[in-house]
Amino acid sequence: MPELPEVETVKRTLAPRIEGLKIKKCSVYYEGSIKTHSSDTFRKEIEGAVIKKIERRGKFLKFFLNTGKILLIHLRMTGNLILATEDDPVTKHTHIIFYLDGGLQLRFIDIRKFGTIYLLLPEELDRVHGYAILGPEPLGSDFTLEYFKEKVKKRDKNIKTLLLDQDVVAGIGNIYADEILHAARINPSRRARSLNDDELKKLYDSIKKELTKGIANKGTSFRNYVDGEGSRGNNQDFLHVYKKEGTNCSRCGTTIVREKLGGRGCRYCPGCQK
DNA sequence: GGAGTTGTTCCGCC
DNA sequence: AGGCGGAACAACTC
Repeated sequence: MPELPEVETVKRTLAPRIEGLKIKKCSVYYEGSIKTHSSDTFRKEIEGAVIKKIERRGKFLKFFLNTGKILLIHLRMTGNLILATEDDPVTKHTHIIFYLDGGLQLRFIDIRKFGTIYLLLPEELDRVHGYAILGPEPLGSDFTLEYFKEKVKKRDKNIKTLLLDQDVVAGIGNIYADEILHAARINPSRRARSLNDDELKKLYDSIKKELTKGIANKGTSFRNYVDGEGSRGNNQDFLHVYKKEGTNCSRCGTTIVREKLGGRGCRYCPGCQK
């Protein structure tokens, strides 16, 4: 489940290896991943382009090409971007291979085929709904406590589901939402509007803290996630609630529970998250 | 082998 | 009008 820390780690592992390299050739094995072009027109447009720079926005990766276009990629649940060489066997679920200078390959691998790829001009980015609605970067200067308070106080849904709304703040997914709420000692079912200023401050700080920790630990690897080098992250060893149901809370000793909230799994401590 | 897994979008409802 | 909640998608694991 690549969320902000995982996507940031992919960016950090890919950038020094492939910025400045040319895409000499491109093979598409599953056309459905590409949302803006047929595989033929996609190949024609991208072959010969040089990858100038890679950036992350929310859970999106942006590859700036010297053609003026941007390759926009969202990994959704099981997408991976992994560097390889021709000696590495092509694994199942490999949908696109970008052949780069020096025999290097960038492979887009996605078990569940939910990942999406767009090739767009900068001014066309907002045609992608999920990109256009993105709220501020949680680790950027636009994400202020004032903004967060204002946004949350207007909403009536449970705070866990609100943290997953990409228009409130970009990049939080199910794992970090649960961890953030535990760190802030807030019950996931609390109505957003019901949080007081102290709780909102604690929540705001916890968003930054947990995401920063996730990046420092190179992301959370439970099932499919690996970085651009194919390496697993370490953050799964430092979680307090996610996938911890049935164990004792590290803070108060109460048994961590798992419930369904907003249609997905939600883990929390009924002892210290009020 | 049916349920569980989740990021996003869509749709009906209030 | 617009937010909320739930369904749908997909393919694999357990």
